[in-house]
Amino acid sequence: MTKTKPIEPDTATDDKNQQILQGAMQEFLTHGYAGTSMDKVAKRGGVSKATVYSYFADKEGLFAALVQRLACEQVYFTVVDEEPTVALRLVAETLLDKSKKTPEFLNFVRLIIAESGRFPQLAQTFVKNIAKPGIERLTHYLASREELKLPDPEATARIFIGSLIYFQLLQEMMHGKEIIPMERDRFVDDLLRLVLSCKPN
Amino acid sequence: MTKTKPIEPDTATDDKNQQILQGAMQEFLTHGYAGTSMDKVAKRGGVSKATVYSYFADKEGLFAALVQRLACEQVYFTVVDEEPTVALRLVAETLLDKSKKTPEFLNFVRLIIAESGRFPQLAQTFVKNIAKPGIERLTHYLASREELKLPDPEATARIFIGSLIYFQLLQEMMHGKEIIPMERDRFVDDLLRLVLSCKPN
DNA sequence: GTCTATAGATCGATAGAC
DNA sequence: GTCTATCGATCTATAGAC
Repeated sequence: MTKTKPIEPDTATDDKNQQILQGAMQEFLTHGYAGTSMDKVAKRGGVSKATVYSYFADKEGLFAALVQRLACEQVYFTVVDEEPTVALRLVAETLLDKSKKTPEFLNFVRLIIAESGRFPQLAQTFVKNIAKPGIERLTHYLASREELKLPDPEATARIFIGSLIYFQLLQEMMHGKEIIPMERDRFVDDLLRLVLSCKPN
Repeated sequence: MTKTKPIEPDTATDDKNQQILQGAMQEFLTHGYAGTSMDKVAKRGGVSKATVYSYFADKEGLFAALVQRLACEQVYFTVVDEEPTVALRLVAETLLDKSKKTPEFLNFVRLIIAESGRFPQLAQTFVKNIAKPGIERLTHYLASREELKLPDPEATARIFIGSLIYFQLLQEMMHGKEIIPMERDRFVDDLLRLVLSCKPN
C-alpha cells in the first residue's frame, strides 16, 4: 500500500509472485490447464508474459506452483469434540456448504480431477494435503467415540465423507440438481441414521 | 470385412462416422477437450481433417456427439434380484471392477467432470443416462426388500453408490492408492454392514 | 465425398531494449 | 527486473482441386 517499500528480505513471498499466481488461479480454475494461455495469465496478473517466465520456468511449473499453494491453503472440514449427532451433522453441513462459501473450491476439485491423468503427482498432492487429513481426523473422532462401537472407523469415515462428496459432485458439479433433486437435509438425516443407529450383530 | 460393400441404406450409422468418433474418443478421453486437436482426431480416424468437418459442424459438435454416444453405451451396474448380502456385494464389486474391465470408463468420467463447467448440458446427459438410472435401480431394489426396513431407500442408494464412487475416485483416478491404501473388500464389508445390520430405533 | 493446401489466429517461449 | 516485439509451431476452420 505504501509507496516507499519497506526493507523486505527476499525470503518473504514476493509481491509479483503473488500477483501472477492470483491471475493464474482465475484462468486455470476456469479454463483448465490446456485451455489456459500464458498471455491471459500475464494480462490477468497485470504483468508482461516475460515477467511470468522470469518467475516460473514454464507453463507446467506455474501450474504446479499454483496447485501446491491451493492444496496448502484449503481445508476440507474440521471435527469438533461433541457428541456424534452434533459433530457428524456439523461435518456434513460444513462439507456441503463448502462450495457455497468458497466457490473456487469446487473448481479446484474439478481441476485436480481433470488433470489427474496428465499430472498424477499433483492429484497426489491433493490427496496428501486435503483428502487424507480429513479422513484421518474423522477416523480418529469415530474411533474415540466408543459408544458408536464401530468395528472399522476408517472405512466408516470414508463412507461418510465419500457419500457427501458424491452428493456434491452429482448435484452441484455435474448440475444434477434439476434432474435428480434431493434435499440436503434428507440426505444427511439418512447418513447419520446409518452411522449412528447401527450396532454390530 | 467383405470387399464388396452390401447395399446399405444411409439411414444406418455411417462407416466413416464411426471411424471419426472412434478416433475422437481416444483423443478426447486422453487429452481432454482443449488438449485435443482436430488434426490428431482426423489422423487417428484415418481420414482428412476436411472429412471430419463434413460430418461434424465443428469441434464442439464432434465432442457433443461423442459424449452422447458414450453416455448411451455405458451401463454403471445392474442389480440382481437376490438376497441383500448377495445382490449388494455384487453391485459393489461390479462398480469397483468397472475401471479394470473397461478402463475407458474412468477416463470418460474424468472427462465429463473436467468439462462439466464449460459443457454443463453434457454433464447433465451423463447424469440422466448413467447416474440416474443406476440410483433408481438400486432404490427400487432396496425398497422392494422390506426386511431391510429402510426409511429412505433413495437416500441410502445414493450413500451406497456415492461411497463406492468416491473410493474409486480417490484410490484410482487421483492415484491415492499408495498414499491412503485400503483393501477393497474391507471397504465393501463395512459398507454392507452399515446398510444391512441397521434397524431403525 | 474426400483429399491437399492454406488462411488467419493463437499458442508457448525468448531475444533484446531500457 | 520488466517491458515490447517476435519467432516458429500449432490451432480451428475452409477453399478449391479431383
